[in-house]
Amino acid sequence: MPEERSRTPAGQRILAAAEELFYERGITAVGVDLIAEHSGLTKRTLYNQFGSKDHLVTAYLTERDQRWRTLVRDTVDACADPVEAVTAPFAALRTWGRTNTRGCAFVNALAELPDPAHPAHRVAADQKHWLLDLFRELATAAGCAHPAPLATRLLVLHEGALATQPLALDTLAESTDLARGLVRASLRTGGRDGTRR
Amino acid sequence: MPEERSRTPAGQRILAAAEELFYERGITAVGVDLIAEHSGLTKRTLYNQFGSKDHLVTAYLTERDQRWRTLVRDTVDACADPVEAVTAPFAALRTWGRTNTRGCAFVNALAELPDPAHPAHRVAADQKHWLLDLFRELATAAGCAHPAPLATRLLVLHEGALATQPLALDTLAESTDLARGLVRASLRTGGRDGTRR
DNA sequence: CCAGAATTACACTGATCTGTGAACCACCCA
DNA sequence: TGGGTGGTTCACAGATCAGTGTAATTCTGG
Repeated sequence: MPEERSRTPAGQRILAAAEELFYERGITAVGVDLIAEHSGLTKRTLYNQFGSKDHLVTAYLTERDQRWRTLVRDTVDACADPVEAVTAPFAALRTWGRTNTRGCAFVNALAELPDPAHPAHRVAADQKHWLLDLFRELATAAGCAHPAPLATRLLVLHEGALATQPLALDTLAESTDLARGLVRASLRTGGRDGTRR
Repeated sequence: MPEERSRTPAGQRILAAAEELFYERGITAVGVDLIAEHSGLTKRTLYNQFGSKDHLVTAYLTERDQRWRTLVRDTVDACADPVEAVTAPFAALRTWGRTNTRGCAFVNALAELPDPAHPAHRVAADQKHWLLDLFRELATAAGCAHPAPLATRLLVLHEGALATQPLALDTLAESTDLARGLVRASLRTGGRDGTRR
């Protein structure tokens, strides 16, 4: 299994086809033959590049994770106001959701791969913790005195908006608004507003 | 495919085994042979009772939906205070989550069955809309003047708590608290607090 | 032009999957 | 006693799946 640095153009095309198919149709429902056909490459090349379907799945999730983190980072960095930056991941979610209407790829992946030893679990868990940490950092930078509980609540709102996305209610707008309200309240009262204990 | 009224004891045992296996290991990952083996019955009986795996999957989701709705209804009915009743589904989620640690079965099912024509999609969508309607009714009963946006927000919190459940942060406590705060604020200001437009 | 790497073509294995056919058996009720 | 229903047994069809072996071919950099 070659590292991503040594990934061939053919390997990239295969990975691109796998990303689309895995996300749109589900991992177990998509066979390696289908991926090869969609990429215009050969199944043999797929195995030369990725070694196994499991490794391809892991590469798919890792690649997707990187793309998503880049989008979030860029959206955050584009915010001049540090208070607005705290809710920037929700703005990123609006962009992201335009082309990703089948919910969270990592939640979906965990649904299909229940084995906790599968590398997909690490990728998924890492992603959620990365976002949680990001929320905490942003809240701290915005001047919130107690960023941890705020970050947890923002994560809940974020995942809730993602999970309800296929319902076609405008839950993203509601959760974004709610998130902004939480941040404002947290700043007004030094971060103790509405928190337990 | 017999109706559920005419379901045989053997059919019920098969359905019970299917529920556990489908939820714990995923739908596509579990074959009919495994279900038959776990139930102590025969694959032939499975097909005599349910006709196909798709029908069994639909029965699984329907049965699960009914169990969950019953729990939520009972928890709501046990609340004397109509204000407390609005957040009763969150209390139900605490009970539910003790034995269901693999997230929402319907979100997981949709991840594995991307075909919108599959009956599982109707069951899943109906469930979320049922909860949304329930939130709205409870908010109205509690005296909230604008229950619709509150209901949407409570749904987001509920789904967020469900989705982040596998992360083992205590997001349920946070979302419950947040939900209570939303309800209180909504009553104080006649339901216009923090809502857009 | 050449060497080595990447890719192709294609046949194949072995496992697993959903679903079926048909005979047989056990129980219950009339 | 005799059906009828529900369950079993077991072999099997047909499809699909992940993954491999091998030889031929194309691409690319020196």
